[in-house]
Amino acid sequence: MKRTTIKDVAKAAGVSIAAISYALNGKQSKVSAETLARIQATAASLNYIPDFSARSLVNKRTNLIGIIIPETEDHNPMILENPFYSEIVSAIEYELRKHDYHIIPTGMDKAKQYIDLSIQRNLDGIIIIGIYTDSLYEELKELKIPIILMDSYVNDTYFKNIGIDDEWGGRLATSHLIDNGHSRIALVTGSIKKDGVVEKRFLGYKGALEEAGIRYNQGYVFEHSISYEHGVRVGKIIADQHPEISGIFATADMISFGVISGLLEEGKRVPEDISVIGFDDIMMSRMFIPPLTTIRQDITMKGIKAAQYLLEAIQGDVSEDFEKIVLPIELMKRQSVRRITS
Amino acid sequence: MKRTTIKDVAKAAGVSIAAISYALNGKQSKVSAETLARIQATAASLNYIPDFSARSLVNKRTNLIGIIIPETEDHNPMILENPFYSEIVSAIEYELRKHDYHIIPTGMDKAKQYIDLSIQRNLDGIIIIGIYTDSLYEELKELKIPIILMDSYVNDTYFKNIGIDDEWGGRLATSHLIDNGHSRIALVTGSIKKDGVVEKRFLGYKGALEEAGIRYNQGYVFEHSISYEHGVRVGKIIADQHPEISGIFATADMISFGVISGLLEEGKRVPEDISVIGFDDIMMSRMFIPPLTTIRQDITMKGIKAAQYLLEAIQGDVSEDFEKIVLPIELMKRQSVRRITS
DNA sequence: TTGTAGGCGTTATCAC
DNA sequence: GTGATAACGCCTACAA
Repeated sequence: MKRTTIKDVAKAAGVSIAAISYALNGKQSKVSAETLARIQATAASLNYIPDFSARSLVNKRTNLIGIIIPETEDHNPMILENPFYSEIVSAIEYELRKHDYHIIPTGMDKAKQYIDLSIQRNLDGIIIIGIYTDSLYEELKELKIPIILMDSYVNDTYFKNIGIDDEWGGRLATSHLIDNGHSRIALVTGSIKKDGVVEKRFLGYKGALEEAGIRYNQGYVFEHSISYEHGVRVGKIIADQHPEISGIFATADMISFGVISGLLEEGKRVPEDISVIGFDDIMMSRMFIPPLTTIRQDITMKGIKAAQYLLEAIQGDVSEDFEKIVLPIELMKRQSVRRITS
Repeated sequence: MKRTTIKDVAKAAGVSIAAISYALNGKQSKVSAETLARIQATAASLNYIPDFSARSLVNKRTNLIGIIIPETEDHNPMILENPFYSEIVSAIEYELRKHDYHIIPTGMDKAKQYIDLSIQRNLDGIIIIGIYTDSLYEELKELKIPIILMDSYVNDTYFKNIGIDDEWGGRLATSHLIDNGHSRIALVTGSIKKDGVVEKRFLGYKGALEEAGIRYNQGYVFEHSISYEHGVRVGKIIADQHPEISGIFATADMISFGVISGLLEEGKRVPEDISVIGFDDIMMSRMFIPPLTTIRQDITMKGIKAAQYLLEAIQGDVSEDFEKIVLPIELMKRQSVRRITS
């Protein structure tokens, strides 16, 4: 079964291929109402579907958007195992699909590989989640296509930016613990990288402590990876070696789950014995037992906004200047934090 | 910055474009070793990256694979919110990327829309998760490209098939409850559709009961959607109105989480008061508290196998005959089921 | 308003 | 071995 081409439609409708192209691409001022109707009818009856490859060859637009997702810090190449990313990708896909764009999500082993993909496939735009090596950004700029950075504090006017106030979130979380009577507060976190969200959350943690007059204790910072396993490990350590710690701020909900499990394995209960607060409010967080107290960011909204922002940039509706969209966050009080009297 | 084309390379290397194409596409028998080397060198130095659009125009291959993901039964268009799907998509992406293919994952509002996508983008193959209307399969066959059905019992020799023995899984789960002394066993499930995995799991449930001489009680079947919320609802109902029920088989882990929470809200504890067994063994299941006893399928392996199988089909390495790959499953005994003496 | 024709970047078929 | 050249399907000046 050969595909129906524009030629077939032209022949069937008894007009030139140019007319078909005009009619079907909104340039209807160039076609009489009558032929327009006829063309639409025959196109439909022949079930004509344009070939994007051919189209992109001439006008360089593919309606394809790339999404770069970090391979997690433990070198896990399964890009969507982190539910935070799946939620975002889901939202982006949903929004983009409505506008007749499609996504190519991919993890990144080597930066080069991704640059290549972008050129090969003539991507119309890219959404990048997380932070990478500096050189990647330089190469990305060479692409000359709209790019959105999500959850990154890389500051370059070439890129559009979308995120939340992570430092403020870190403060909110820590303060909530403090407000509930806690003063020995551990931080369990993924690796603190320059320009990353984790760094800011960490800063928020320190800021809140300082504000409350609590001395920052480096021994209370457990930095490794954003993973359940790291949480479990630290949960056990705290249960076994730090009876004085009464509150834990985990910089991602996934870590919180691990911490709570690790604690439990050593006989400590949350929130009865120790309070835990997370960050992100992924879907599982409200389903967890106990439902997790956390800093909520509207992950779906973030994805949708990113998609819209990118679309605007592609269509040139947006200035070339640096802009950063900052979405609101919110403290979700659930059941993993308990008030104590010290 | 104009892109480097094959012409540029030809000029720089002082050969024809045909030579470039030969050299770079493995048809090296047609090029002398010397020119081959020169071509490779200049291509690299010019950073030449072929344009897939142009390529696909002539040879109809795009190295693009579509993945169709069900929008969940509660009309949630966020295709990856179900962690089961994210795990699969992740695995597929990972495997395909290794072979220089990319994925376009998408939910499906209307079948037509997806068929169009496939034609527009000249997809090389499609992986379809779940089941859909009969008419979709007919249209899909028209596409004449390799298609893999995952988690479907649609029986058509056109499609390759990959899945598990869901009925057996349902039996395993139910029997495990029975073996632990339970006899009043509820089934909490997504909608039981023809040719779907849920139907088979349901059959397994009935089969196990029958085998054990336990009368099947329709009032114990709570059918709605594969969602946390459905689980919560039913958990409460069982806690409040069915004190006699001691064991629950939920046909998906997501449902189990809900059931356990619902139960807890009404003061019933798992596994002390009621035992719960799930199905799938998504990542969260071992992180849940209590760690969920469930029927494990290797979701990642499933995705990888699907990708490999599809690649084989695309490369014609596989017979045209109907084949079904059935992956193993396993009972994971964790902590949500307790032995009782009745 | 409509049609002709050139070109987008590749690959593949021929001659040479 | 190597190189023109004709497709592939579409868009878009430019002509008619």
